[in-house]
Amino acid sequence: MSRKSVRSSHPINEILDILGTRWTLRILWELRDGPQSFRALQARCERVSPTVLNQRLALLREHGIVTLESPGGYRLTSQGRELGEILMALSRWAKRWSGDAD
Amino acid sequence: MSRKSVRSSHPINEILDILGTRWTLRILWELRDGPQSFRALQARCERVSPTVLNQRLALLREHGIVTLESPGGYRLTSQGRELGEILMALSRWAKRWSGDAD
DNA sequence: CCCGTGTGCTACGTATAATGTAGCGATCGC
DNA sequence: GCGATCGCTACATTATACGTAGCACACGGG
Repeated sequence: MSRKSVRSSHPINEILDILGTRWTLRILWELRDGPQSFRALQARCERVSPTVLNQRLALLREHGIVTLESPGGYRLTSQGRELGEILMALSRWAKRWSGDAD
Repeated sequence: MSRKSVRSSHPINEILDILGTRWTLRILWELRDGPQSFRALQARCERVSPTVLNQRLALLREHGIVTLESPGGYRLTSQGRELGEILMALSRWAKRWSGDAD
């Protein structure tokens, strides 16, 4: 559950690899306001296929960012919630960025 | 140069789309400590093809996150640097995360 | 004048990853 | 038993990225 292969010397490279694949960031974002079922997540990420959704969730679970619990479904772990805070900062930035550049 | 199509109601969705494609996060990360030439960037992102690198840089330039200047090469704009700060927070988180989970 | 080196960038064939649709086994309420 | 939902998978199609080679341009000697 918590074992992972270290393919990069700096952890940032690993997390960049994980977050830099399609849908991963989006999934975390959708998970930010409470637990979601697989199918709810699928509905929120409008064009994601169940195959990739499952792949991403499996990866995020492997790395201890997300867990699956019998009632409620998928949810962020404490580490995942910290990551969610960073996404909130990203959201605030995006708002300013959108205002400036648009 | 600064015009962009709004395909999502919330800016976070757009930035999630942009950052959630392969290499984009990594490119921004490599740009964080100073301007880089196209080829230097290519060397730092070890397996990126020039095709995608150019696509990503073009997209980031379109959105005013990165600029290309005659001496020095590619560099972050002021908005890009703000985004870089968020990546630094991500890096700090990654360090803790790696320490806990590994 | 030509040559080597560096720049940003493109073409094109091949490999990989994501999509869309259908459906599985399990669980729950009726 | 029936229908609705759950997480998840199979498989054929399509989009995306890769890898290599090379273009056009600029600069700085010899």
